Amino acid sequence: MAPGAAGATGGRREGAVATTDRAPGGLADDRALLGRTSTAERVADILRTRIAEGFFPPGDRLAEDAIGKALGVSRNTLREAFRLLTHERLLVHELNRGVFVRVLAVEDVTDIYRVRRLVECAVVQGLGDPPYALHGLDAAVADGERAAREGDWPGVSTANIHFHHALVALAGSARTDELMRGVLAELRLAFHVVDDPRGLHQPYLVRNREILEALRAGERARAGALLAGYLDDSRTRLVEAYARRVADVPA
Amino acid sequence: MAPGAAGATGGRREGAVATTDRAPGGLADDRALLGRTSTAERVADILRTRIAEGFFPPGDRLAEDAIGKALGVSRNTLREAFRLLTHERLLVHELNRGVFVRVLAVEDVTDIYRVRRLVECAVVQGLGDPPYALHGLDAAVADGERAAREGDWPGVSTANIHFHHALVALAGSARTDELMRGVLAELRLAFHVVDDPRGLHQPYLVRNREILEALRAGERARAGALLAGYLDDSRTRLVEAYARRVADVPA
DNA sequence: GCATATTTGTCCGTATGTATA
DNA sequence: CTATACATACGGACAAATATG
Repeated sequence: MAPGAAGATGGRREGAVATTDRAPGGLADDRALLGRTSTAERVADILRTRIAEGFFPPGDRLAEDAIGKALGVSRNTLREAFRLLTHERLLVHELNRGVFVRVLAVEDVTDIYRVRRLVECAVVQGLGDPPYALHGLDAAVADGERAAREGDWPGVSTANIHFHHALVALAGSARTDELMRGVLAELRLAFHVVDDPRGLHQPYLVRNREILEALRAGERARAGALLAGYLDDSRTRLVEAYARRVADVPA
Repeated sequence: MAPGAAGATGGRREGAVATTDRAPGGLADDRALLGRTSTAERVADILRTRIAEGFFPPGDRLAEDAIGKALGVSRNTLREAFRLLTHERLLVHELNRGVFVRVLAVEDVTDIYRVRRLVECAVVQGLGDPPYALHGLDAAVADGERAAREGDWPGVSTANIHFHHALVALAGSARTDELMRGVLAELRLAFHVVDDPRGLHQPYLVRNREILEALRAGERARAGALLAGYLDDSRTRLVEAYARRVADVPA
């Protein structure tokens, strides 16, 4: 049995999920804070991170019992976490078979770029008058360049994703933000299948910087054109590499 | 007691959820078909419909016991359905208080229109060369006009939503489709609070037709301009009416 | 303010169908 | 075809929070 599983014939149990345990019904130290996290959300956070970093690669099955015992949570709680991630399209649920880390089809990759092209370009075109709040974009470009100097290619990938998320944030729409957060998280699944972070991301460091500088100069149209070119090139490259690799992945 | 609630000490029970009962463990007639649905998903479908048609208005609390008995499903299953709808932003979950039909804040309404403006206009602008596949738009306009003749204002609302969903479908992106399906479902929540379907929808019947005809003539730019004007007017009108009413709704 | 009833939160045990070795 | 493993779903139990008198 998992730690903490003994002695409770019902009611609450202290979870072994996180070191800073804040079980929703336990001793709530920080109840007043916004965003109280449920056990399921914390479990989802853990799994989301594992998936994003490739610890659970696409195609892997996540067994309820094994993970539930490993994290010390009940099946109900774990299934709740699975549902959160399924809704984020990181897991797929097959009835009576369990949940699996999503394996994107090639059409998923093309659809992701269709959304990016539509939304990211629309955001740039819909910007008002300069100057723009480019803090997030600035930081993402700097992070990416620093990671590249250190040879940290997964870090470059993360920074790249941050750049485009920060770009979308310029629209100031919470729903659009959330959409793109999900879409970019899905994109990571494709990166893990291809598994060539340097080849995938290094070419785009300079292009991100060019887009940033165009925006800083207030040249919306040029930024939009650069972005469109970026996305088309990125899509072409990724789809080609992905189509070669995706056949090897099980499930 | 609900029908079917008696006599089962465990295991499966034939649900009273749907007339065409396809309990996952029951006699599966159409097993081969894609998209086998779990009990929770079917329950969610029912509740989603009830919310969309205003049977459960915004602010209403959905009691576990009452609904669970009424639908003949266990609490666990019902809670699973609640979670699905919570992720669709139709319900909100308050710890130890239960789930409620979402009451949109005014900022939610403005954000919904921000997304619509961004996405719908980008779709029109991103259309290729005419002619376009306008079947869905055609049907929606016809449905709306027919419903208006019959004085069926909720029907006009539904047709209106179908029109804009069909418009987005022209982009051919599954993810964009799903985003807008969710956003338009949220918008319905606002309509139910204002509760003046005629005033809200009647003025836009002709404008939908104008947009359709512009697209049929292949005049993308004009269609885009009409759409932008439509959305700005609709937002202004709805936000004004909504701000007056939202204070009256409990929770 | 306090005691009580109701409701939710969490977990367990179990029966049964489905998929796979 | 059988056996095994697992997911689905139900009912029950009790703690904790909220609502009610």
